[in-house]
Amino acid sequence: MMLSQVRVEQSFILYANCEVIYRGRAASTLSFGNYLITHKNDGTIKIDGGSLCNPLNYQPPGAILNKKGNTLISERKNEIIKINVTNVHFYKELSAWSNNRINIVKTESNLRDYFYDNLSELLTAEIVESYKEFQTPVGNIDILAIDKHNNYYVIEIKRGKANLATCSQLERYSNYFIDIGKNVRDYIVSPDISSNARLYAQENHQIYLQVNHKD
Amino acid sequence: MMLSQVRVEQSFILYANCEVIYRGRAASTLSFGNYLITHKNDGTIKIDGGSLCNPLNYQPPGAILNKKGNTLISERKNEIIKINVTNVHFYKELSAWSNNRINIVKTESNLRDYFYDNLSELLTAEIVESYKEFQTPVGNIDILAIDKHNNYYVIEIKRGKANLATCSQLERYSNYFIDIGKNVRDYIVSPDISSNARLYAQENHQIYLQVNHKD
DNA sequence: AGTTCAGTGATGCGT
DNA sequence: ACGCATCGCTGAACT
Repeated sequence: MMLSQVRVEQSFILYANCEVIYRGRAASTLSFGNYLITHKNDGTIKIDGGSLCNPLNYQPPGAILNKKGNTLISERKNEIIKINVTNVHFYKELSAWSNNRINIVKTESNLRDYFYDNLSELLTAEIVESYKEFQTPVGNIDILAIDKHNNYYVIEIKRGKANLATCSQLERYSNYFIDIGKNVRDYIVSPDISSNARLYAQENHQIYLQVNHKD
Repeated sequence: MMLSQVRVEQSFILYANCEVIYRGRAASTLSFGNYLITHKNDGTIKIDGGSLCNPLNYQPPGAILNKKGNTLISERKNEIIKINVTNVHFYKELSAWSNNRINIVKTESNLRDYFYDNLSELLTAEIVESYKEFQTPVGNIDILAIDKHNNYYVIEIKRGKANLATCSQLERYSNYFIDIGKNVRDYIVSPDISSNARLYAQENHQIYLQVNHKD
């Protein structure tokens, strides 16, 4: 006997006993239990357990959902999720779901702009040239500044705590200018820095400037 | 008149017209609309819009939820979310929500283990000593191997596409051994690599090995 | 508690 | 489409 597949585009929430099988870039299985399934009409589907913020399984926007008997199948490129439902506790379709964007402030770009607008003061140097998001073959530098003695200030900004990866990133940018014969001064600018990163910065002539977000 | 606060520990889903204000590491506002609110009894709360995978606002486990009139307030450390509800479309408490863990395969550690188990063959070298997650002050190296001529193979594994950050990470580990006088050979091992990273690797004597996950 | 790094990262912005 | 960087990243493992 052949079960027919039915395309599901409707947004809904479903609380059900089910198991979930995922195959794609990775692969996973989730054994039977009561989970919350959320489907949005952009194709997003999420399977949430009773704890933790992240879903246990999901598909991002663009996935196609089909129903085949008691099985929900979400497919996207080479990724597939199968949800075998044994008991529906609860099902509700959602209409008029809003798509408003959220407005976030105090991001890294806010901090970068603040620092850029107060460069000479914060670096205690006479800056004659400066750039935001300066492009190089090894990545974009948050702020590049040049003083009247032609010293290059390579500045990496982090909104949160700077770490070893931050130091390495700065080093990559810095080496690019050293290789073309410039005098370089390296700066890490953030509200905080990890102890290992602080040590690494000291040993590699990177200057750490602690700054807070302006309210 | 004083509204009393009532602690809410129950897991629930709520579909409602509301606005959301967040203050904490960053700050955000979300204007009135219909959103899905999910609360778990570990304190997790999520506000989902009608599209995209990630919630518009959230609190991770450990947050405390209180109800004060028509406002839900979730607090955690220095983070606070206020949800002003004007119209409840739908409310349902969830009981017996499962906490099963998911089992994922084809992770980076799977790839690392596969590579580690076939080191001599894959490096075409006579390896006499090898380590997984070798600890250094500048981070843990995925695989460190030493051949009979005392050459150090510093190997960085990525389950997905390697990028410039991967190269810098490898360079940081590599420099640690160079600084203590070792002969070092740098390897990036992944299923794919970005064009910039490939270029950077070539110019910095990093060897790229393309490997796929074993099924 | 702090630090590191992986992630089916997702998401946005650039080319 | 690819490349790249951010994220209130989250979550896990280890010190």
